Amino acid sequence: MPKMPRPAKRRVIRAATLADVGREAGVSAMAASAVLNGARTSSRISTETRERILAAAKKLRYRPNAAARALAERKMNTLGVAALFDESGELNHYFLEVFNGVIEAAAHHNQNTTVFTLHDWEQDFGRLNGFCDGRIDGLILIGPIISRETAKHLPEHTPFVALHANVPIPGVLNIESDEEAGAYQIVRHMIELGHRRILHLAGLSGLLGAERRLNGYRRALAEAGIPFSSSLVVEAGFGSAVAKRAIATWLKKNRKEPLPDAVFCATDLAAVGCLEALAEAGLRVPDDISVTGFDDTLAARTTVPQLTTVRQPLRAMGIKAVECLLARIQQHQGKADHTEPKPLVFPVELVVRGSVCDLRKK
Amino acid sequence: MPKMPRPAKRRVIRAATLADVGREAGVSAMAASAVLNGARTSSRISTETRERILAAAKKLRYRPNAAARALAERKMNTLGVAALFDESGELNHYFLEVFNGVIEAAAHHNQNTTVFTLHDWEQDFGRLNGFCDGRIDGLILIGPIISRETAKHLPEHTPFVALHANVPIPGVLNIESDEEAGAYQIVRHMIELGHRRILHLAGLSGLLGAERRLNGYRRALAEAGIPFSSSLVVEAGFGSAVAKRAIATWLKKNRKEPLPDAVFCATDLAAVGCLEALAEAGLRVPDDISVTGFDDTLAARTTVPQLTTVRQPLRAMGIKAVECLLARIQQHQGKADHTEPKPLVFPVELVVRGSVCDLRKK
DNA sequence: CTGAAAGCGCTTACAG
DNA sequence: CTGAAAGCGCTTACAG
Repeated sequence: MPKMPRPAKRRVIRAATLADVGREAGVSAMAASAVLNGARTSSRISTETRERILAAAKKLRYRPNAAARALAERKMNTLGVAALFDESGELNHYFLEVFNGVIEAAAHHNQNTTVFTLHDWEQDFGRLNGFCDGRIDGLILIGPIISRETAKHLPEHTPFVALHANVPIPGVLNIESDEEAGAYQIVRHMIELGHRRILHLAGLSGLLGAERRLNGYRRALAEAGIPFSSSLVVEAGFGSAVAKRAIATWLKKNRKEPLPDAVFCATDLAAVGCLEALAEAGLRVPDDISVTGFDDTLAARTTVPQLTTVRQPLRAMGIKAVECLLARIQQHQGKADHTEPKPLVFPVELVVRGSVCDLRKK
Repeated sequence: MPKMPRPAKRRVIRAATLADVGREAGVSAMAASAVLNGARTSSRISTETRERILAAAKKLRYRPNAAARALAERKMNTLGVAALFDESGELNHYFLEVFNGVIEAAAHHNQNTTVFTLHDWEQDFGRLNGFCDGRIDGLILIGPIISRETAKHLPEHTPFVALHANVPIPGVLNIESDEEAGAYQIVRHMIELGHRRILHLAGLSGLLGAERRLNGYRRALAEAGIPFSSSLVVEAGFGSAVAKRAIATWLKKNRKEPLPDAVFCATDLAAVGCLEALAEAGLRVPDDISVTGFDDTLAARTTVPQLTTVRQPLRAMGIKAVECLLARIQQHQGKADHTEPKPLVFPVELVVRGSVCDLRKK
């Protein structure tokens, strides 16, 4: 029985390779590689040959195969970004701003960016290991919240950089911002406008960022001679839903007490939740009570009134994260002398908008 | 002269390979591959050997090398996402919701996701070609706005899927939503609450989404016997800044005219801009004038009052985009019979919140 | 049930 | 100035 002609299955239009280009131009694949990709050795090719190779590549619509190159170079040219994504999209405002910077810087350095989403840092941390299988050259942790114990079990072979980590991670650079100063400034701003009874809608204690905000708040109070009262600190979190609930509860409980002059919220999102709770309680902002945020994300501008807040240079921090990671990757691949990195602290800035009332005028 | 010992430069801790695992377990690399990665042929390995291989892999902390696998399989297992990112972060609300779905579905199918950002569709479209060099298996275009002419020059060799494309792209599946019905519903809702003079803050004409909203608006008006007036349609765009300016200008120009009962905005973001302009004009929402959004992004919940809007299942659409793309990739790699895809239309839903006044009670 | 071989498309020494 | 060879780590036929 004659052999049946194999049906042409898997009829894929094969993309041109370096060998194809070389053949077309009458040179070796290596020569083609030199002019098309390798910047370093390309000078060795004569102008005439280079032209021919370029023409052939164009004619064949040659595109380098990223996987092959990655394999040969032992480098994927892609950076991973790990962040928390929750269903409600709550934390994404923050992420988005940082991510913008990351994307921009990565593209600038010809790196791809791939995103890994976690639903719970502590729980999903194991999964990070799976990402570090050579598909990325390094990983940026955005706002990781992990215990010191878990921090010890970071994947090896893969350089890390963290941004706003809640706790120093051994051997990992942490990119931070001066949240203490930010909190101090915004609280002082309120005090200067005549506010004295200032509620702090705080983040979870134990988190670096939350602690720093609290410290700044206390420093501003102390400086103005206003006694600190722990009953004016409500621990909620960074999201809007918890913040809303916390404020509503506090208002109900302290119905007999005088209303605070203002609420200093730990994030813009928390301020949004606060705004909602206040609105539902029939309170006007800033006429009846002032509210401030923290971060200066998009949320700060889409509320009415817009939030007086503390601007964190999130985008710039994202850019910096990429640059530091790239440096780490290089030192990881070259000589291994890795010095323990010191945290990098970005300055913050007070942004005055309409959510704080000037009590001196009253 | 005796050969000098080569200095140990590039002292990189090499990750374990399949060969290492095989050696450790006393089997071939192929056997290791079969049990560690290949699901199909793994059944051929005896349980005893399998155990040994698994143990060896664990001991050596083996992780498959993604690049090598990609090269061998001619498949990167990564999906590209192209979207517009502007400095202001305006459009990112929309992107974020879709992206959430994409990320989730991609992870579910063991695909990586890499993000390509554009600043201008028409201008940066050429760059898309560069992305399609084998580093991704397929590409999702989120909200592309391109001319029919440009659409013809899509990169070949790479399957595409579009979401909310402004124009049908030949050979590319478009995932859409029933914006006409959404617009119709929300306008009808306002009419039922007693509104008659309804301003439409529209998107740019020529965009499919903008046209559909306008059509729905007109249909609801027509059905209620309210004459359509082109002077009540203000073409702005989908962002908040342009919307704010457009409304402010309109109010100034039409100072002598009676105030509209309501403003039907083409997006939540536009509604935010509208809210700001209205607030600055001393108008209260919804007491003096009602406002509605479209999309039901986070912005709709962070305004005061919260926006009555039309929910688009953006997350679900993102998930669908991944599934369709994966199917396209498979058919691209297998038999090439590619049928011209029909657009996929998702239903939308009216979401009632506090930004529309019930005029019947007045 | 298991292994030796070839190949994916590129780059990097090494020769000429 | 240019080319032949080896190798990156995996998978997929093909033998046994």
